[in-house]
Amino acid sequence: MRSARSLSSDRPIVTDKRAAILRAAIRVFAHNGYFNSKVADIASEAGVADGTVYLYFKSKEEILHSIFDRSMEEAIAAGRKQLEQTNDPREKLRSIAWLHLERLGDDRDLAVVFQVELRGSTKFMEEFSAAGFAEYLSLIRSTFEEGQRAGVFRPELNAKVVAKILFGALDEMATNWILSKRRYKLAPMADQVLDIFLNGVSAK
Amino acid sequence: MRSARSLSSDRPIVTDKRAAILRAAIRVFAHNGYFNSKVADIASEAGVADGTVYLYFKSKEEILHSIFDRSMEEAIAAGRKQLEQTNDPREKLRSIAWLHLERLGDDRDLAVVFQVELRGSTKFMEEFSAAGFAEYLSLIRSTFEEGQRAGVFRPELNAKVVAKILFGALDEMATNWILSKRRYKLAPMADQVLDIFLNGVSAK
DNA sequence: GCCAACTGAGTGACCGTTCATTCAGCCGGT
DNA sequence: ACCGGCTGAATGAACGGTCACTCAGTTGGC
Repeated sequence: MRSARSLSSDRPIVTDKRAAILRAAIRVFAHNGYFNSKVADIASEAGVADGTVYLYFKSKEEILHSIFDRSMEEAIAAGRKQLEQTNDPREKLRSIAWLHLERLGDDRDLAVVFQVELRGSTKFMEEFSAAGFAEYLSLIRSTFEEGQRAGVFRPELNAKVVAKILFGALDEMATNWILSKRRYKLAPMADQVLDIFLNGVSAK
Repeated sequence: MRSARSLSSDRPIVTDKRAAILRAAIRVFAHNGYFNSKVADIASEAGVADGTVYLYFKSKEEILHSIFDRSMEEAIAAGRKQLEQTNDPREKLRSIAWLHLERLGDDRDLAVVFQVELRGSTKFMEEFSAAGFAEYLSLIRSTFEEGQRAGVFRPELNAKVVAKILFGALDEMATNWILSKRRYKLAPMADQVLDIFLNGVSAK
């Protein structure tokens, strides 16, 4: 028979393996922590040899970066898309919050990597702060400012601080959810957070 | 001369060296991250030999635990004391928040360890969650419940969630402060957080 | 002298990374 | 249809550096 993947050539099995290694890494990092995870563990979880990992990634650290980059990219793209669905700033913030928690709630392993492993060193924090994270915060901020201009939110509030507050609250929901044994749905917590938050920032 | 510390015996020089090693560890962990810090670095920062560290701590991990335990103990004690100063639940929460940020803002290295290093693995997270952290959260929660009973706060809110929101917001202020190059005072941020928070949770 | 506190060189395990080797599949010649 | 040669993806054993921890020995106060 003709080659298994007839269309979409250029890098045949490559993409599959790369993705497999990333998935495996997320699982392994989530279970053992980044520093306690061996490259050999990732390889075996992915069903490839140790050396193969280095055909796709320069180093163990690059794997972690790739996880972050890819996920953050997706998250921001999804966020921007949601924002086009409505003009009401309050609903926009609700979308962001809901999406944020849905994303993490759908993939516990990824959530652990994001909430725990990616914070394990100032080095990572600074790098990933510089990268997509700042962009994410400013997505929240500019939505809030939009609402201020529209007279929906209290004009005297500092939008940067407000964005951090909302983010911090959502972040804590996610972290707590990970650590809790009880299984509850994460995403609906967004509404409880927003209830208080919107009540706190809305112009009366 | 008679021993430098005449009273309070039971572990003579012990306390001095132990404290010195802990201080050194906080500094070293804050600068390099827990996993990149060598026990030898801590020892030399503390001005003792490698082996001496093991006279006071069972392992490198125990050092991190001790940092957490001691700091958390102090923080909670200070918190409880503050709470006796007033009866107004709103003021109580303000005290807690202010104290929280003051404590971290006064010691950047300790703040880094708390905001970054202690979160670097689910293992630590779970342990230290079980320990003082849960107690801290419930300090916030019960203060809030008190306010609910007094009719100051909206009665329909889930106190547990509310506590997480306040904590999360403060936590994010602290993390952001660490990562920012600009030097601003951390503690006053408490008022901005509380403005929004109290406005959001107060019964009208 | 004695003992507790302290020292720091040594050790053994561990693990990220490398690279010589294998081998499945393709190609071009017959 | 067959085959010999070639390619490069994949392998996994081995390497080399790093550190947490140990312990035989030293120090200094009494």
